[in-house]
Amino acid sequence: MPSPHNRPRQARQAAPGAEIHAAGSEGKAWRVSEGVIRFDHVAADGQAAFASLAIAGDIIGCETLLLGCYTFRATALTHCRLDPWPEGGSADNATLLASLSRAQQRAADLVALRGGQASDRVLGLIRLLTDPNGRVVLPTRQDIADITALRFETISRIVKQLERSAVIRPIRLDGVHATRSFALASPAG
Amino acid sequence: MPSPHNRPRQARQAAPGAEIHAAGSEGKAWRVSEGVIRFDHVAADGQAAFASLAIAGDIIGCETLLLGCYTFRATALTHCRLDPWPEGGSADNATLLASLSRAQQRAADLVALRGGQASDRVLGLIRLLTDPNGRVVLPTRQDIADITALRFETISRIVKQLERSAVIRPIRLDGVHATRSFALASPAG
DNA sequence: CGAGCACTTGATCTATGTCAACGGTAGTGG
DNA sequence: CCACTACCGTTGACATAGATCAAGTGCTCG
Repeated sequence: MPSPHNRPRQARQAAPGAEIHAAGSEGKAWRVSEGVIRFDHVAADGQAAFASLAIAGDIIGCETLLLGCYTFRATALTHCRLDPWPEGGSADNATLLASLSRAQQRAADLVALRGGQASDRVLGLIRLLTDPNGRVVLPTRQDIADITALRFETISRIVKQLERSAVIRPIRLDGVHATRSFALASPAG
Repeated sequence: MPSPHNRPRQARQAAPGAEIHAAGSEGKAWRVSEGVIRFDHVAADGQAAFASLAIAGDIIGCETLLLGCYTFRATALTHCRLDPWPEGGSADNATLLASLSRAQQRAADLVALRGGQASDRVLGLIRLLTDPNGRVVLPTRQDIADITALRFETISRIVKQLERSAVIRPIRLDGVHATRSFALASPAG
């Protein structure tokens, strides 16, 4: 077994639907290098409410550096890859500031996904999740519904409508449900 | 005149409705010691969209430490007092982490204010803004509407209803509109 | 005294929620 | 291979919370 001090912690993978960490559990911070993660606030009575979202590039679990344990439950919405963070040593000031700016930007994005016309919200989320090549792997209809504060039937209707109006085009990706991988027609708004 | 190095920068005040800083303008970071601040994302065409909220205790404008200028427009919703931040010298690691945790918590709060029953959202915001003595100074109906993604007529009806059902009780505070200062009946619902 | 703004309230409309039925696919076990 | 179950997604019919439109009040400021 290699000695711990000269080898970084292993990267982690998570399958869609898998819990990455529980609320209140101990652990470290990670950088999301691939996939989409949902955070839920878990109340004392066990009720879970959607709280936030992390996508590729985001840092998750920063609060463990301060508190030692995670504030929210984290669940993988698509296949995820996580790298230990910070890479070796401790986080420097500039990196933390960058995380903070990014977190505020993400919060504003989330807020925008929960107001206005239903179809705009869903499209907003799709844009947020689309990679630079114009491809998206969507979460389940139910997860999209939780994020946008709509109902899964409404999401289903809207996604189908976007498909029919050729805003998105279904594509076939290995290992993903056929109803969840799309190419986005209009690259930018 | 005292020398600058042994005196902090002056605290700032802002009246309700006043712009604290414009999006993209240069400036520093502040700690909100009193009041409520609204952030708006300002698009290229001048369209403003509600983005986030800061209340007493929050740090605003952290991103200036990294970018030099503000990302969002900030507007005072109630009378605000701001202290320069960090107090003397530069921000340390632990303080930044605390800001980050707080920002994430605030984001989750905001998300919660934009989903579910209209009356619960308004009550949620009222609770968020209530001070430890059970008093609130509310923003205008229109600002509450922007925050909760509802319409001001709906807010008006809900606030009146909360008043009629004695969940909140109007109180008279100097220098505040009579329709905006309340005492909250149930301290922790 | 008039203008402007914030708020209230009523009447009506509609986007989305709700309920219900059904289809496809993956997994499991015979 | 089939039978069975468990999800997830789709679609229709209908209900309703909240939006929209409209009118009017009261306050503050000049």
